[in-house]
Amino acid sequence: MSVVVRFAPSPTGYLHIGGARTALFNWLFARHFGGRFCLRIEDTDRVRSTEDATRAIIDGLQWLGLDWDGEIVHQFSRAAGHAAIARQLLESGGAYRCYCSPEELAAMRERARAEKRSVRYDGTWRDRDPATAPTGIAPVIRLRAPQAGATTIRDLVQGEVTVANAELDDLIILRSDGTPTYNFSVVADDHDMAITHVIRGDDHLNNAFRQTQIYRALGWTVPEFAHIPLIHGPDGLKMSKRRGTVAVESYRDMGYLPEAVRNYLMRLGWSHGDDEIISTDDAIRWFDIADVNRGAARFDPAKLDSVNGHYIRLADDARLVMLTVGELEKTLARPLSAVERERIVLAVPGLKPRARTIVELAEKAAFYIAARPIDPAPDAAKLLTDEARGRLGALGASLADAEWRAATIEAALRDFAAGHGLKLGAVAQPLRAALTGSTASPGIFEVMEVLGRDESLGRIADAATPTVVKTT
RNA sequence: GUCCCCAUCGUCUAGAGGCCUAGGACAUCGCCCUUUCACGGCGGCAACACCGGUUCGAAUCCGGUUGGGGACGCCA
Repeated sequence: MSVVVRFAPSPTGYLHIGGARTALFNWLFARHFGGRFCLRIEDTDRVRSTEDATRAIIDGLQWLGLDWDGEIVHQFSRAAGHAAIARQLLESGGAYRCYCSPEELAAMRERARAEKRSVRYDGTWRDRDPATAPTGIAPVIRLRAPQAGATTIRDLVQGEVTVANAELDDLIILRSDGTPTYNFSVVADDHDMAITHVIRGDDHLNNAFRQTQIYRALGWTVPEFAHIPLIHGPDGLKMSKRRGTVAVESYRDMGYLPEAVRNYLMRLGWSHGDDEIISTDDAIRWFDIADVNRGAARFDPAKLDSVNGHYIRLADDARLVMLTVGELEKTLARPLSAVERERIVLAVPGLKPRARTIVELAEKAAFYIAARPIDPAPDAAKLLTDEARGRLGALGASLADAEWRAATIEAALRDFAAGHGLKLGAVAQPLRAALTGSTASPGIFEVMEVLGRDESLGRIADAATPTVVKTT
């Protein structure tokens, strides 16, 4: 049997980080078995579904490299077919009309809660003579669910889970306006699309029982289920807009690499021994839904940073240059000049091991293209004492004729320090302050090579002979 | 409240009855490398929620307690 899975988000917002992981697990599962990974947009909620959200979900999946097979299925376009199936069920007696108003149902729920009973429909219209139906009220269609016995699902992650049918009520499958409800549409679509494995968030575990009852009522084969635990925020609660960052696109904007997000996400709830950095090929080879943990995992931004730093060090320089330039141009709100761009090209290799995100990479690259005179940060300014400034002047002069390569600059600097009876650090730190405006940077000889002779000597001269430039 | 699920270092996890003095990673602390900051290397701190069983032997199996989470819509 060939494997067919699907990712079925509702287009009511961005692609959620938890949804992204659900998609990732589905994708890994499909690729592992050489099966199909389908994308279905559950847009039956006409009020909340938007075109933008659909776009955001597609962008998010593409950014993460999760390619789907075949055409995207839009659930709404199939609603009429679903409704017809529901009406057939009504004809055959597997479902019935219920004339309770939303108000009555709300009151029913309230009563149940007050009496500490489980909250569910009481079956008022289940066996009532349709002749007693009130006129002028459009009924909903409810599934005539079994009342005795129990429903068991064999879940690939959670194991065997059983719930008494008495706990399940007769759920609505068709609204009073004739449109199918979520649980019914899902079953009809999964059946139509020949889905073999339903891999989704833990929050749907309860739905699996009701859906199983629908499958049985329709005489359809129940697919395999795998309910993967939710991702919790650092506070231990289900991740949401209010707690932490949940939109996948935000992670892109914050400077994370898609392969890093993918690696981090797959390790949340799934593992392969002690492996931490896992290539996509290995992940596909190793992925086994049975290895997915049952407990929810907390999202740890610090670990994501670490993984991202790892992938930045691994990344191709040209790609990092492109991303860094893009980030810089975004912050500066202007395109970089050819000279600036060239400096970034030269600077990226040295910056790579120092950044954990692209945003950080751009921040650390900023001094390379800063305009003279450099405005040192407070702790860097402290290094520029009168004595240090004087020395910088002498150093600039001694460097004027040096061959401009990191190695020769280093040799010259060491000679200079030795000649003045100083340790290298005593020369290098003020020099760093002068050139970068900071106390931390890549190796200072490398910085000078990247900056070039004119710019370097210029910045040194600026620091040696300070002029008042601050007007604010 | 009802139902369902879960439970190993702060966090992600390894662990399928003896290999566990419980391993790895992130975070954290210290040292080394070093002109600074990173990277890298070395080392430290740090966990089987609790109580009962089963067994020669339990982190691993069973029951209970406690704690946490999720679901209870004519939303998806």
